[in-house]
Amino acid sequence: MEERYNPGAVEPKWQEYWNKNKLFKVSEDRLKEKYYLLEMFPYPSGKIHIGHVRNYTIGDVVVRYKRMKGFNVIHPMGWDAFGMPAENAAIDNNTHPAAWTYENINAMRVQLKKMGFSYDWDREIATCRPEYYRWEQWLFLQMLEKGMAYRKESFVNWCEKCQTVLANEQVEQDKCWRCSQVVQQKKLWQWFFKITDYAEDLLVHCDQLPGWPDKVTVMQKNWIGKSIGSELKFKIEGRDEDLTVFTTRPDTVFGATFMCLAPEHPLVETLSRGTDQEAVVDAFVQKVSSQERSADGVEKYEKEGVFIGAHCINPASGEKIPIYTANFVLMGYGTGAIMSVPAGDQRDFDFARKYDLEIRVVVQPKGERFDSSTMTEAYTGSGVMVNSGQFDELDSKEAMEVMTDWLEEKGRGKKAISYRLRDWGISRQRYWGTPIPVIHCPSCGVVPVPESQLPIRLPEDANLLAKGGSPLPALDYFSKVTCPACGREDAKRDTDTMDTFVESSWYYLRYCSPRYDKGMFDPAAVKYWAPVDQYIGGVEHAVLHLLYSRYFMRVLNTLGLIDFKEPFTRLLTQGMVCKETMTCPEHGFLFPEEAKKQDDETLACSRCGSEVEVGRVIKMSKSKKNVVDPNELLERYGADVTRLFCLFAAPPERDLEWNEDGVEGSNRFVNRVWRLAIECMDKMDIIAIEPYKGAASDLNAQPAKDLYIKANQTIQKVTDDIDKSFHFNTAISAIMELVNTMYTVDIDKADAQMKSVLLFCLENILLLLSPIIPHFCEELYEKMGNENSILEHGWPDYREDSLKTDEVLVVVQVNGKLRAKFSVSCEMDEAGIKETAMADEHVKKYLQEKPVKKIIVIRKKQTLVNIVV
RNA sequence: GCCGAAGUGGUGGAAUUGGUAGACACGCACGCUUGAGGGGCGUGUGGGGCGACCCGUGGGAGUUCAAAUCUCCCCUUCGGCACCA
Repeated sequence: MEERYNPGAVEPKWQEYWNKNKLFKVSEDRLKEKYYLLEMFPYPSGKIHIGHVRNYTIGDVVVRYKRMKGFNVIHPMGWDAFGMPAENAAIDNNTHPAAWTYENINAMRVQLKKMGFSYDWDREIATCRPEYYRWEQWLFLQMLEKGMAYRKESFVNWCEKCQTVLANEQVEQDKCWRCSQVVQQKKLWQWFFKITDYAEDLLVHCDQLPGWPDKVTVMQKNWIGKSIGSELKFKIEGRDEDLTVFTTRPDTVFGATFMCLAPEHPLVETLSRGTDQEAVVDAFVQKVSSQERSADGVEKYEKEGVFIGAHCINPASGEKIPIYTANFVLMGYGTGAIMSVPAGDQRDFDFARKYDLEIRVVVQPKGERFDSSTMTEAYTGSGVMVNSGQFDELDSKEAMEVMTDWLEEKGRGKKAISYRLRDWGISRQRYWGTPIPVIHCPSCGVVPVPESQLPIRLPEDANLLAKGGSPLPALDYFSKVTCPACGREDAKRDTDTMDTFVESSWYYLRYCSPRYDKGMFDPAAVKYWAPVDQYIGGVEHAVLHLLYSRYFMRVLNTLGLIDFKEPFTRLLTQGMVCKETMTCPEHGFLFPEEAKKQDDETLACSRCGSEVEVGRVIKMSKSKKNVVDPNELLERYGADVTRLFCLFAAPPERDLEWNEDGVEGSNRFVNRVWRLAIECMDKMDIIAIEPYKGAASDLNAQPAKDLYIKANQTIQKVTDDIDKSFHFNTAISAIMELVNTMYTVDIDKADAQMKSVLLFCLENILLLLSPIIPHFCEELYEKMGNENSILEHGWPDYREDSLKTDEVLVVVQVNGKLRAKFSVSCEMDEAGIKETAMADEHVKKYLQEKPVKKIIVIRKKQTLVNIVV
């Protein structure tokens, strides 16, 4: 028999076996309980990296465990195949995004198969295939019809050189990530999904996702950003029009001494026109439009503004107050206008001081008196009302409600709720994405593409090299169309494509019936499989992908296509795999092999010799050159050791600083089990011996009893760790302990009972390890004379009556400090334990003559005596 | 600034319903095995002290017979949001 586990021979053998026998293929089966486990599908970048390996290994262990538990398990895999990297790679390598993408998919599929992941490959999908995206186009048309999708003009990040819109993530310090051109804000007509219609529902259900990590639901709540307050109407002087503001502090309305509008607010232009402020306002708006409005713009630009030449009337005090436009007011939040209460808001306070505007104290803490002329900062807390007419002396918290009611009676306000969440802009001026199925007709306007014309295929002969940006508008045969409504021949197809997050918002439903051609999915299949029971992926999608998916399920629910709203019952956010970066002052980021050891402390760049700076430990990223390619590990140790190592290194939710030092230990363990199994087979007639099945109490010798109990405890511990907490690292260490215990048994001297216990241990070790290192376990299981795959064996049970030893360790403390330990029969009562503890030589030494005040005996997980003197 | 998570040996990490701190590994040291070993086996390994013992879970207080675990304050790191009215 082989001395060592040989992954090079064993692993392909079993992968072929699983594949040939279609062991992971599933279909609906009413008689079995379903279990849908999904890992976030990868972008086909070309190679899997160690983060993927970790993610998919975690999922694969759970899936294999659930199968053994008897569930009908669906575990699909596919490709999030649209996106910008494919276009960039196509330009760089003079190829086509489709060719590049499919090549990568093929390469990555091979890698995943080599890892032994148990996917039902018959369900594989790629989002760039027309059979997939036609249903996305179909859904878009439904949403358009129901008013869930709409078009509006809005600002986007625009790179003039690349001729395209950039996502926020693609803007680095105001510059385009590809060409370093300064990014501009450009106003464009874009398609939006009305996700804000579901803001409240998405928010409320955050608290009804017990299977999700709190941090994710908290992030979603913050993202949705609900504020409760009031909408107040300020009459514009000299006009029959109101200026509406949103405020969370209606109690401070008497202190509103001026108004501020966002520079983009339509009233800025309207109200300033014809006044002597017109030129000043125009110049200011112009200037602000070139300022960066988000991210660190806050620090960069001082708060400033200009008077727009108009006034409005404070609905509470009746006073005339000036209207300003200011760079810190956001058009995208609330109404794009605020009432400024300098005494109660720091920004307003700064602004008032700068432009010498009135500061009027309206709320002050009980017993304190503020003087507006000497105040150095705003008071934002609650307190007692002043300078607020009939509301003086009222508690400011009560005043919120009372004053809103008062203003409502006067027709000047109402309670209101504002959300931070904005509608989802999905238009991308990119080529490699799903075409938006609408036509623009000079007579009819926006005309939906008739369903019969779907899919609108992405042209395959587009030349991306011609110029930056999307080639679609220039492709006449694609963009020039006849209007489906009126037949005009000069209509134009919408040449934008959808955000790739649209594809990933519903792909998990497609897996249920991936070849279905009568709709997005077969309703019966979705009814059986959906929702996803366990979803696994990186926390970087906590808001975007996970929120969009929740939104999409609500849309489908509203359209009557599904009967649930939440796509993922349980969510595991696995930690990132991180590594330090290396940078050379000359050459930027370096691969580890480009940095040579200079002396004990420092590294030098292999090209220029400059000292290499070892940077922070951060998430692996291709561009930072700190990614680890699992291929090397795979070739050296095989899939099973790689899997084992990833799981043993840390619990799944924890970030992991990559370090291969421990991999030898995993390899050692695998071979330790191998040798143990071989030794048992050599020295025992394992065909003749039956694994022990009885109770521990029926065993004669103590060592066999102890080992048997240990094995039962291990089964219990591993089951709990996999099932309840996904803590595979502790499950593995429990198995290691059992293996270590087995090594203490001398098989040559073992009696028949001990041999039968040993066989029980060995068999269960293989079963417990089989989700983790499946090839290895299949091989040994076969060697032990089994004809079926280990996959067909059920998950092992432990005996409740064989979890406890008859002796129990007693830990004795004196005044809370550990002083003695001894074992007693677990039959012994409390009095007996006390007595034995008091009689212990070691304990006596500490008691001496001191009077004993109290003795506490605990008999729970441990047996403990604490003697207080 | 706001929200959230986490701080335990030389390292990854155990122990979180308060109850033996450091399981299981890595590394290191010594020994055995072997012709040899990058293999295997064994012993040791938180710090201090010759020792009995003392000290130890980011720091400081507190609750308790008993605190890594609970409470309060502070520090550090990481993540998210960020002029949100």
